[in-house]
Amino acid sequence: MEVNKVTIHDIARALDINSSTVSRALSDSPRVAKKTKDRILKKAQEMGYQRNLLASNLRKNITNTIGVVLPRISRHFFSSVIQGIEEAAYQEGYNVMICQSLEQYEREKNIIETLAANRVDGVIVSISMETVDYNHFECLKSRGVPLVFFDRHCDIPGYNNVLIDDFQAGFDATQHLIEKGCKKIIHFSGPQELEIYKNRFEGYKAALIKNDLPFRSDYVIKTRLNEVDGIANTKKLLNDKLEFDAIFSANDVAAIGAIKCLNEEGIRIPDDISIVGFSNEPISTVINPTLTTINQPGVEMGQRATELLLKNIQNKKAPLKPETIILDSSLIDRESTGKSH
Amino acid sequence: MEVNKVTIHDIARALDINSSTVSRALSDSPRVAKKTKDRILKKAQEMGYQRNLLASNLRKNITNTIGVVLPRISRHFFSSVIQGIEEAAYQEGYNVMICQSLEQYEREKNIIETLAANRVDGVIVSISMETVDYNHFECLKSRGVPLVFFDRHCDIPGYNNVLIDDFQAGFDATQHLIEKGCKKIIHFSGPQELEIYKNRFEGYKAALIKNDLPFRSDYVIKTRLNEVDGIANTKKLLNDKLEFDAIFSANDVAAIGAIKCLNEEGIRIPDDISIVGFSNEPISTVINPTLTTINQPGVEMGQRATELLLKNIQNKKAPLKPETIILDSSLIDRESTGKSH
DNA sequence: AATTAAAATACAATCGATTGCATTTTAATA
DNA sequence: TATTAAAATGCAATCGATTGTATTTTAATT
Repeated sequence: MEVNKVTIHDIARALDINSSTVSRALSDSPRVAKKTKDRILKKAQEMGYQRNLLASNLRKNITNTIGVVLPRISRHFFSSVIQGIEEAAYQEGYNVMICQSLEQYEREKNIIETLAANRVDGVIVSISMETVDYNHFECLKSRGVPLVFFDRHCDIPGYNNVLIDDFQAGFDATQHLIEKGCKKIIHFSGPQELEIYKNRFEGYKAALIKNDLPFRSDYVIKTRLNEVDGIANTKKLLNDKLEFDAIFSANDVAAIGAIKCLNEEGIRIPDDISIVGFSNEPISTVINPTLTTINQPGVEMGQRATELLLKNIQNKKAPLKPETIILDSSLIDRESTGKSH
Repeated sequence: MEVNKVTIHDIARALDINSSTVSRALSDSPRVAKKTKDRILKKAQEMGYQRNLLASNLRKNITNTIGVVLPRISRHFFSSVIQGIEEAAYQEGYNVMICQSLEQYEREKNIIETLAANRVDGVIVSISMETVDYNHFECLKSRGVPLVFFDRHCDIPGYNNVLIDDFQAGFDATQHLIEKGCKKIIHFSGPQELEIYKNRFEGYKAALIKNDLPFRSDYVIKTRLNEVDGIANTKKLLNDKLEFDAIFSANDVAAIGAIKCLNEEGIRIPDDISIVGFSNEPISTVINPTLTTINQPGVEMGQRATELLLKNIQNKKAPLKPETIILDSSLIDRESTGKSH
């Protein structure tokens, strides 16, 4: 099998012209006569020419590619963010490289370095649960590669962010439970190194205090918020005979775990225990009972993050001031918090 | 803000040696003395050197990257395939570029061309529902870029495939319904241009025939198998007063739609109507009733596809014969086909 | 100390496309 | 037809790393 390796030089030779003219013709430069352009395009087609973007990007020092790093693509929230990113990026002629950290710091670090080495023009990130420092972003910063965080951002200033108000959302979720008559509200939280979990937790606390309910630290359970964590936490609560009438989980997955466990144990939701999740995963509309949760505008988040990133990419000479965009989130009231107690 | 742009030449100049030695030192070549290597590595670190993979890849004519093109990453089946691909690829030092066609032919075509232009070493594909020809893979074939299809493959010979036996799976699903006493089985099918849907359909047909049940073409409904399709199809069946006691859907999503619709209408599952889906999406364990479905070994499929691809990449000089690997699938019996009628 | 093989380093071409500047060709004007 | 500006094309350096070959240095041997 012979392998096709046609370059602009081959085309140039075939037409007995200079390769610079071929290059210009192929990028539709006005500096090439229409007639020549046609000849070149025709010959390129005929010879099966395929532009080598490695060479082009190397020379131009631009890849028209943005990197996306997030915990896992299978989470609906993240895949809807990706949708938003791709929409906004393709519209502007950018390609998107999607990478998942799988919640591992080491992987995240590797990915960032690979993206940097591949000279992406900018990067959009939602950090992993293991990430506690931000040194691995240095390789981007030092090369002036724009960076935008979404959702799982970092707390140090100097970065661009697209977020929701997690404090408010945590507050709303808890307030909702309180209004339904719940008084002993468990909170499933995530790693406190992540701002989002800290803020959701603070919102929870604030709502308790505002309603003159006691805050008890043994009501707060910090895990990685997997489904198995949700199940195990709930089981432990029941075994420990800790009295509670509600759970506010900082994500849907752990909330689903709780529901499965409670269903298993024959405990009625929401009659005995009410539950609120976070993120509005599709599964929350299907589980029995359906899950009250906080909706995050994933697609919009992706779009806004991309717009912000592209703005920074395009103003690279005169770096912009870091920006933080806060989007609206809202509580979706479903069966898991159905009736007042 | 000054931008870091250190090259091997800068390092070479700083140490008053030749850049070729720097290059060799950085890739740990035995041709450089240990002492020199140490000096170079130290200086590289100190100057914040970051290898430019564009240049490296251009020169080496290898990117150590494989492209993955599939309909959508949010489907659990596909994201588990990705997991398998990444595991197998990273193990061998390859990077993975994930791209979603969103079931659109045009996007698929663009993606393939971009991957080709970016000189990926190989590509793994599951085609979109709109794909009816394979000319857009020519740009890979002509350059000798290895290609492996999984799940949604193409019927023309000369390609590598990793599949399940869709005919058998379709047969099993239908046979299962028949054994549960169902006699009037609707089949939700997808575009017949895709082998998988054709084969699942043929399996369905074969099971009917084997059991002396009549095949009726008005029992077969061909759509894109979205959830809304599932709902609309089911509603139409009910409106048309077509008698049926089971549905075999060629994917879970449409089956979920059917369940939602039937639940809505107060029709009991599985008492009145039994349902079998396809792919074992996580949601199928959560819906009420839980959904009987065909499990596809996603992770393994990804691994095997990657192994096959890498084998082809590594034997590029002496092209291998196209290979088709068939993996086992199995029916998972859940509530939606619970009792015999 | 001379010889020689081996080890270390340097030189220079190369990957394929882009682009500023120089040169040639074309067409318009006097 | 000569002049000149504009249009088209050509030349050659460049992006940053790699690599085959040549040269120099080192160390081992006699």
